[in-house]
Amino acid sequence: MDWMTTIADAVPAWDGDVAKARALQSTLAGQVSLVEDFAEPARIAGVDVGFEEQGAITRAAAVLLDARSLQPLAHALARLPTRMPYIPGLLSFRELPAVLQALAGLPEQPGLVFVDGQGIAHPRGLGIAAHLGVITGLPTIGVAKTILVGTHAPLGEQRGDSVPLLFKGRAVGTVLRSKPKVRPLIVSPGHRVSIEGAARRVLAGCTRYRLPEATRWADKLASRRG
DNA sequence: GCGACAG
DNA sequence: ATCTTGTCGC
Repeated sequence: MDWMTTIADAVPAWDGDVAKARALQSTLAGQVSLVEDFAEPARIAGVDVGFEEQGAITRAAAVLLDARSLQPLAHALARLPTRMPYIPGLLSFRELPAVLQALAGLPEQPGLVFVDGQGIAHPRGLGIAAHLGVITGLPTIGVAKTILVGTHAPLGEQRGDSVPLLFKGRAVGTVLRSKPKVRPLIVSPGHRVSIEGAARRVLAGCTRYRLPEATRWADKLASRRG
């Protein structure tokens, strides 16, 4: 993969320098695009991370699905020694190395990737989904189960109901009810996807469960339950 | 200074 | 995220 050569710069080995990592995020955030410049993909993917050996091993899963049927076609796993602790706001530095390796293991690259976590709904505009998008150049969408930053108005009860997620006076994502009577999903671009497009695609990617099929499969495989 | 804080 | 059984509610 051509983007493999850029990983060292965009996801440097952890050296404990939080300020430096944050500065890099701010720089990369400037490369995020919310413009949808791609054709509707035939293949999508879901990626997620789990841990083994009490956290010593980071295990990433990437699942390729048919965009229309949402049926899984293939998957790849990657296991790497965990190199840094979980630090709110710096999740991507901890998980992306393994995610990139899993993604590279798929038989073909997807036209869109669903990532477990925030996209631009992040303190510096570069959650793990946006970071992955900038590194790979692939369209990505962040699908989180809880809010990292931002506030929102009360949400309706029906499937598809949504309200903007606001942060520092501007919309950075969507709080989306993917299914009646369940906690809403926190959806945000990503890369090469608009706020509206991200929410629309996530809703289309959810069938009978709260989470998108792509995310469910990736989660299952990363947590070694699949 | 005091909380909040994706996975 | 992970440690972990049964249990309350739709």
